[in-house]
Amino acid sequence: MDQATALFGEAGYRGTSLREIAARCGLSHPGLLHHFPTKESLLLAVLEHREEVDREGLATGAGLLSGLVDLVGRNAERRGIVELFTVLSAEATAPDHPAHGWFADRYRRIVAELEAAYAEARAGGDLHPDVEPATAARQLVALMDGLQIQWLLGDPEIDMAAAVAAHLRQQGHHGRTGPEDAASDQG
Amino acid sequence: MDQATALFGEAGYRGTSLREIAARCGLSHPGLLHHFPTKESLLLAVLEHREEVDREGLATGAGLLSGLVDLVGRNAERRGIVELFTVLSAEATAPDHPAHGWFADRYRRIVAELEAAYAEARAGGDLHPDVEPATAARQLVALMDGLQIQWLLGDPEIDMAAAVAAHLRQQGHHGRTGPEDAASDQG
DNA sequence: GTCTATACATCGATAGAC
DNA sequence: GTCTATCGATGTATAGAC
Repeated sequence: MDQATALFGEAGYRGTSLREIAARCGLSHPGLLHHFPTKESLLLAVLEHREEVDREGLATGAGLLSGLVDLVGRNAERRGIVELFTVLSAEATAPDHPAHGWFADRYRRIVAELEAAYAEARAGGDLHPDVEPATAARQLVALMDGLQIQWLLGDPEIDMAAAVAAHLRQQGHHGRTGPEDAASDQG
Repeated sequence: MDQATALFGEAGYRGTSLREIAARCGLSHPGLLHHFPTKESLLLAVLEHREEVDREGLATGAGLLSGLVDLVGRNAERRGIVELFTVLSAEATAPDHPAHGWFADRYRRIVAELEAAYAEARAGGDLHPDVEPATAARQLVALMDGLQIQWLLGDPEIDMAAAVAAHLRQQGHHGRTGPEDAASDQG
């Protein structure tokens, strides 16, 4: 699955062959198909596994916003993972793609979680009052996705985490739980 | 080239065959290869053509920022074009992709133009002073790209233009040339 | 300028031996 | 559980007739 992750990220699902994945694992492609009956099942297994790993240790609620900055920072040292999700989410845009439903569900869930996080932050006074949680959630997801394209495409030195942090700061989010206990959190 | 545009957008470069493009044009695939000697040449011709069409009529300087909101709004009615650039820019992330250099150059140029536009807006007082033009340029490009993924993937009803406009507003950009003549522009 | 025919590689998946 | 061998489909590209 590690090899499949790397290859799906480099060449996409359609551009990767079972033979090449199998070769990197030191077996033949029927050998690979013994463990994953179809290419599609391998793809979904890879996606599920990566999603599970990425989500563990990620904060919920208002802390999710700051937690994402850390996640973006970690991703900047794992090009393969960024490639996987960037290339496949675009490829899965086609309605008949094997992972279309999976990505559609994933985005719905992430946007909903972020909307809740923004709403919680705003209620705690840690957000400009005129920032709409629903809009901000979509904007934040979009910003992260788009930065990954630029990062992968030409300029690995751009600081994705800093750009996301700057965006949150501009929305009036400072990572505190609220103005009333800012002193203790900053200390 | 219209058919190639649609198919490259739906299935990507690797997922599209010359036979299918040719079939939609009512000719055989050698007939198509008579006009474009290789598949790669067809891809680059499609990209150049679309880029040329998209850029005509687009403002320069500080007006570019507001002009992009209109462009995003127009794109919301041309799914094929959005698919083309979203799918191919992610696919071209791979360093050995035929369009990798083309997209890398395109992003460099767009980010540079936007940085100049932001700098001009800030100099005219139409931007929060603490918005860095270089960072803001990358953020704006990323936001537009990311919104397209969400729009394509599951929710064609999200208003990309409104989200971009909200982002610019939050940066303190109001589409005027400067505070001194706001009254005349708003009238 | 467009066709038929074809060369040659590679794809996902299956059959069956071990 | 892994292999060799193979199927049928499809890929880009070329040759040569018209």
